[in-house]
Amino acid sequence: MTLPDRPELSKTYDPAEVEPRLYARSLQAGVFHEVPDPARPPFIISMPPPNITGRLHLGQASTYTPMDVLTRYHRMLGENADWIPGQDHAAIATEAVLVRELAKEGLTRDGLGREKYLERAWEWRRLYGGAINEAFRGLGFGPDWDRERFTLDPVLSAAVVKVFVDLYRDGLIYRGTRLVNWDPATRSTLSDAEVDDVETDTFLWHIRYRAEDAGEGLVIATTRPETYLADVAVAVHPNDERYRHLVGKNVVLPIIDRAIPVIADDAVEPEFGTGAVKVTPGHDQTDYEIGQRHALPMPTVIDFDARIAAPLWRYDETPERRAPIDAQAPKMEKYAGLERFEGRKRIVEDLRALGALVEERPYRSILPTSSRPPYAVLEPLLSLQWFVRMQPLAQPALEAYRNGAIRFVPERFGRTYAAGLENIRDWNISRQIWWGHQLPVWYTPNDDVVVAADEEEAKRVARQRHGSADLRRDPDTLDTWFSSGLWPFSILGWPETTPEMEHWYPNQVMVTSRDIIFLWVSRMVMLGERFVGKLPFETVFVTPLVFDSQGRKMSKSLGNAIDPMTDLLPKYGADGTRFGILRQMRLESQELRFDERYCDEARRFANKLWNALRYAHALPEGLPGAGTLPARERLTLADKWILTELHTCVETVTRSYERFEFGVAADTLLQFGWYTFCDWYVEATKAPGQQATRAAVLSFVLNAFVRAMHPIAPFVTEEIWLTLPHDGATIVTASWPDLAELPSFPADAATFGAIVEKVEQLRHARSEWGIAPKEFMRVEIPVTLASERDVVEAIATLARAEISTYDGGGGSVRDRIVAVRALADAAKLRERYTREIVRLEAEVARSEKKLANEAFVAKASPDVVAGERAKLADYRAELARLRAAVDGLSG
RNA sequence: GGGCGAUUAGCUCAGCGGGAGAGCAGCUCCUUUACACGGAGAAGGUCGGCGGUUCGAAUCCGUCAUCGCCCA
Repeated sequence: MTLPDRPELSKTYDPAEVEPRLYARSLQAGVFHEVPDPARPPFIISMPPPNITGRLHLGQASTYTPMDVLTRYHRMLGENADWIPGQDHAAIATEAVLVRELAKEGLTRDGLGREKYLERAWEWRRLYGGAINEAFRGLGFGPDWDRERFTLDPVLSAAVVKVFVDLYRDGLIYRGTRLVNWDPATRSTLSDAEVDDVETDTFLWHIRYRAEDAGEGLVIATTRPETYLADVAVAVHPNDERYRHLVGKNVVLPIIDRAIPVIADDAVEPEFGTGAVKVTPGHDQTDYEIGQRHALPMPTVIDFDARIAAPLWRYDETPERRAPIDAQAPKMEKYAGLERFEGRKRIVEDLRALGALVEERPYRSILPTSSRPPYAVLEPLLSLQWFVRMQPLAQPALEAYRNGAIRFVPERFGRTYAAGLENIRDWNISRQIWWGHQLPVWYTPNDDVVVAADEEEAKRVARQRHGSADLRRDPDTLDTWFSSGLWPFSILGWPETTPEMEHWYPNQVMVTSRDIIFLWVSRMVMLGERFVGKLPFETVFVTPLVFDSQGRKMSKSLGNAIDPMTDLLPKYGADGTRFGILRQMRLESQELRFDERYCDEARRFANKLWNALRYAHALPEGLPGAGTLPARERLTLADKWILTELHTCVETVTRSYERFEFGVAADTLLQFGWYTFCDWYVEATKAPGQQATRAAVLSFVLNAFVRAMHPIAPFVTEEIWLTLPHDGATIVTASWPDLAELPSFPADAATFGAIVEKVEQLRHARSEWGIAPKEFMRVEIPVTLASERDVVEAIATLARAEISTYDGGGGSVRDRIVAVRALADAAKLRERYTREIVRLEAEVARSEKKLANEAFVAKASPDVVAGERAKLADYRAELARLRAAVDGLSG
């Protein structure tokens, strides 16, 4: 046990001084590091790996803070708790940063070459990749830094290769030509999840396609006139009477004079535009599906640079079907090489000149746009890529949710998860980016595909099949989410059987935000289930998204983004920032409208507690040893009250952590710490009769309270704890307050509650009558209360009252407390009593009416009826006292 | 179009079947040896509208309105 000397404590608490000092102390002591210990229950959280390019934003602060809280809480419970940190190589984001850097030096990626480029990438990571970890340390996060992982680490890369090879072997990874989301700016594909639909003002162009037999033909409506060069049909709805006569006939594309069929397909909305739409399977998802249903050819006329091109065939297509389209290529030549939007302008002009443009009307359209810098408008185009067949993986993941093996908090996010899995499409995993896991895929000169764990094995296979080891490796890398999908087990050393895997997999909880439930969570479940044979976690806790106080998303462009590092930490410290964020976190709400005032309140709260500590240390009697409580019979009423309140507080906080109700936990701590403890108990200990026990009780309560608050505000709690008598070296590894060791005295606590109520009334009267705070007010108590020393002293101290007695008062102690009265001149008293009488009469009337209602008495629960009767009795008694008091006033 | 949230005091939010609450802002008073980063007190609300269920609705159900998020 440590019993510090009476310390010198500064008058105000200074987070800027305390926090870095205590964080360094924790690192020094190695308290965040754990090894697997089968003797204790495991509690493990995999930190969602932030991008190496990332800088901490408020949304992350609100997602990561609960992880730190949970880990610290479970560590205090004595569990084998570890929080494993790490980073994601973030292929697209890093590539964007690097390309920008290179451009400053007049270099390009391709000019530099793969090897040199990757050297630069690693160099960049070494220099700048740690920014977010710095931010985490600033917020006081205590993950197990010794176990930090990176998605490109050798062990994690080995896991990636194994998963790829196995999925390929099992037929779940295939290579094929599909319509993909092409980002012309980064010259790479993107997954569906990285596509944002952005509303944009554009036009809906109505264009006439004449009939082949010289009839009128029809007018199609389109937002993308430039792709008409790759049209292979016009589609109408099967029930659309306007066009029924044309179905099966041909119409002719203007300018290039190519004939295409009119087909009927359910996918067409008759109300959209003219009800007739051009079908361009090479450049539109819906059209692609129509093209497949109708076995249409699929030419591409926009290339990887987003420029108009002569028809390209990226799809196996017969020469007969290609020929008619290729034959028109010379007529397209004048557009070839134009950037797609420039091409659009030219084509629209030409159509207008030709009289084929019927109408051009303003229209609000949705453009598929990259969610990654530089946020280019994407081009859907056919491309030969690698895919994961998702259906067979999704089925068990869906089953795990349906049979309750995996649960979401709040529950409704399970439906988000399930909906995503039910409508799953194959996942394009190849990226034309260099920074990442290169596909373990090689090609022979005649394009035979060899998938192997490494080059040696690939060569062996090639020799076996072809007698030659002449191979070139696929230059593409894997989608970043492929490696992060393995995160909860690759960081534990999988596929090796490590002690970490044995003890810490599955994880107990995954904490994340809802925008990546489908993108990330479902993939971890699918891959964990398939490769480890166990789901990666039992519970998914979904944190709310953060908005500004007007409910707008925080963004740099709006200028409403809050940077925790520069905007919050310097002002409120890590404790204030964390506490303020958690305070606003409500389980059922899906948004958190961030309001800094909560952080400010938390900062002041820390100062308040600090000063309560100073008060305790300043007591002449000194603080006794840790955990020492006076014998029960020596405890005062106020002592019993605060101990009971502490018991309830710890009970609520414990329950809240268990249920992920961080806002409730923070509320409860603030309420107890400030209002209950500082405003009432500390004041009560200034009564003369309190002195024998107060030091011990103050010390005991503070010690337990700061432990309960430690997971949320690690620094101020540790600083306070260290100056109190305590067991152990650091609060980080101290034990969670044990409810069995926190006594509770409900009856005595209720009596003190009556005192609090009475004192509030007296203060109200004091204020009303203009009695200065300095002056003692005169208070009369029933003579029968005089023997209750604790009560009388508490009232005298808390109300700053001079007590005299009057003859009367029976009943319970609480009744006698109610009968305490303030003394003032008759007029003032009469006014006050009369007002109170009016209020009580209204209450009595309300209550009587309720009880007179037979339906209420018959149908409401007995507890409620009894409660109502008790209230009525109280009102009546109080009313009688007041009436008697008024009668007794002179005049 | 489908799904999910939100709407309570000027602001940010609790409460989610039995007497409308907190913090902040604004108001009044107070430097009493823990704290002015404080204390005490008062004021402020037909709990979005309309129906329904119930003895009883801010709370449950329906509907409308407004705002927001996700999916297509």
